Amino acid sequence: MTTIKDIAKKANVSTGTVDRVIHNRPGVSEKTKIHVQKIIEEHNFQINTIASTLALNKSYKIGVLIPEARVENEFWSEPKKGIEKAAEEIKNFRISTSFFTFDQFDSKSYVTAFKDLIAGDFDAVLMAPVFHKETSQLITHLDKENTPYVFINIDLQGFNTLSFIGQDSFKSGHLAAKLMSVMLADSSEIIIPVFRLNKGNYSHINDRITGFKSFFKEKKSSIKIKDIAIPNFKDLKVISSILDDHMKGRTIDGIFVPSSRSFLIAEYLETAQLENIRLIGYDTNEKNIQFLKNDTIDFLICQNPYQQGFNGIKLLSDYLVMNKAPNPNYHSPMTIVTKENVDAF
Amino acid sequence: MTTIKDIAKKANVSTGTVDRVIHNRPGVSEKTKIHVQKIIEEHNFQINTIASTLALNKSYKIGVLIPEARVENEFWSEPKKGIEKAAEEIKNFRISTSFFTFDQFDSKSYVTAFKDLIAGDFDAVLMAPVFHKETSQLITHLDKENTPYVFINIDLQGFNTLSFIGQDSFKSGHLAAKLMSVMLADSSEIIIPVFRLNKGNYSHINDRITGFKSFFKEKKSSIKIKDIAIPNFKDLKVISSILDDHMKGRTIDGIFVPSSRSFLIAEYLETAQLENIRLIGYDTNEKNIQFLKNDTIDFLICQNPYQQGFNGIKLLSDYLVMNKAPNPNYHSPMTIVTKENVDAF
DNA sequence: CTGAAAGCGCTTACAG
DNA sequence: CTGAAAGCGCTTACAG
Repeated sequence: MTTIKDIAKKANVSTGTVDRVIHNRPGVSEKTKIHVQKIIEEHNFQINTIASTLALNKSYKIGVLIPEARVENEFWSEPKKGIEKAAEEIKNFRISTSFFTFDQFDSKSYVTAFKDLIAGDFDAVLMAPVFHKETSQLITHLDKENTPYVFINIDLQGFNTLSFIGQDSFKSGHLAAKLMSVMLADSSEIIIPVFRLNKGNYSHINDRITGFKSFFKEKKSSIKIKDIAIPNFKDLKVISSILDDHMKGRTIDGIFVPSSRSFLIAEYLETAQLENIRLIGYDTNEKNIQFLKNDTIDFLICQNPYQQGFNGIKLLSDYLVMNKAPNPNYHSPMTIVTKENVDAF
Repeated sequence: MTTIKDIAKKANVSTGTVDRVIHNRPGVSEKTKIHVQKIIEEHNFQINTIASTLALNKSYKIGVLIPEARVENEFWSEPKKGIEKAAEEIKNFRISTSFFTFDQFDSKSYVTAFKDLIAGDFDAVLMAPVFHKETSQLITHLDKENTPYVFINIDLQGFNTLSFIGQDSFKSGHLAAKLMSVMLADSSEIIIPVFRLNKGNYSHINDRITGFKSFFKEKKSSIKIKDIAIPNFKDLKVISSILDDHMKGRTIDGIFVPSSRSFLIAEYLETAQLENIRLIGYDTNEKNIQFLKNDTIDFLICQNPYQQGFNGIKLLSDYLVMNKAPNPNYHSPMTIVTKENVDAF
């Protein structure tokens, strides 16, 4: 193993000078610099990051802004776990991670959490930009301080993001359509229940729907698809009556739920004793998995939220500690989950 | 950040003594030991692995025994890449990785490579135990030296493996069957082409077939399934004539290929201009992907071989450096790959 | 049984 | 512009 000391000896300089050359620090004559660089290349020397971290004795703070995991939507507990796992792995690099959470259906709580984060003066930020307008306003504070930020899960355009980690929603809709198509005859009818909360935000729901429909359009399929707006997802009676209206006197063969709440539809189907209807949804939350296991839900498309959190922190750590520039985006795999493989995830 | 120095000061001992207590090294009086342990707990002190690694100045050697990636079977290039990536990440922990590769269809080359590895006196081994009998014989050398070894991809039973990383083959067959079942009517006929090389080894192929069939048995499905033995996979004419015999005068609706060579069947189907036959195979090699993209193959089940290699090395590194005991097995996810999500992997 | 001191490989404030 | 020396947090051979 070649060390800085070896290089220094070969180059007839001190280790301090070698260090200055490696990191392009000022105070080295051009002549020495070139000479040392040559020796470094000849020996294919690579710095020992571990020793470097220890000696630098620098600490970094990462701020994390994500929705709190709630009973109605446990989705966000996964990125949280991934973030915590990554934080644990990198803590010896003197990187600390602080969470700022908010209610994902309350833009005010987002603003409050975001402001707290800004006040914390972090070296980097990992965030889910759930509210568009509020993000535009507050993110200027990060831009001003040149604080790097990575978007997770939600891909808002037009910001100076260091990177985006999440699914391509359009393509995932396409994928759902493929799965639906292999299960249905060409004369079938499909409905798409859309829960209308958070209008204006959550554009990925729309992208999923567009992707879903475009699949059938491209295939010139004669399958009929219809959106059904549902005003909320708390009142099961409302959901039932709306769906009843649409199912009566018609044969619906498939249902595509472009959100994580396919379990609500599954519940409806079981209560109404409607069988032989194919159901595809998103995300492996506990309730969805339950209906996947009893065959009411056929497929779930998983966004690998744990990995999104984990990779987000790792990426920022590499950026801070090793100055490694990330790609502008990392598309999470679109994992197809069904009864038969759900336990292996 | 609490350091060993802080603890030493509070406990009125030297840092050397604290170190001895932390690592349970001999030469500390029971009284001091208990006292120091109490202070450590009170301060929730955790050792800085980075500083520890640096000071220990120990180096580790991991030996890797896997098949070479060949044109006919590029599968093994993926674990290799994963291993190399992990090796790169941990090299600053003074862990070096050496490859020993063999021809996966030639047991003699396996023996030669394995013997070379044994002679190398490694601190840990990551290996694909492709040949059962030969493994039984040679692994005794590792057992004798108490060298920990992890099996990757192939789950041989009855060995002192530290851990196994790979897919549950039976379950993956089950999954393939589920996918096939949603695509076919209950009156369909399915064939399973089995390439007969390496008989006696590669029991996972059989497990996949058993898993596949058991799905339909459990469902009491009336779908007919038939195995077709194919003596080799090099002579396309032989393959064609055997398949011709089985396809003539019959309507085959689905083909399940329990190996990575579904592309050979896809090639046959295209040449014979047989359409509307559903085809499911394993592994995302280049040729399989090509036929997935042009819709001849419907689904591929992916074993995530890159992750298998990556995780194998990471696991051994954690074991060697941090003394972290792994689980006895890590089942790789059974990823369903189709035209619509193949590019996001 | 215990501590002082040197060392792992790199970094930096200081002196010249 | 350059080097000697102290230091990051932990480990260990040595002395007592």
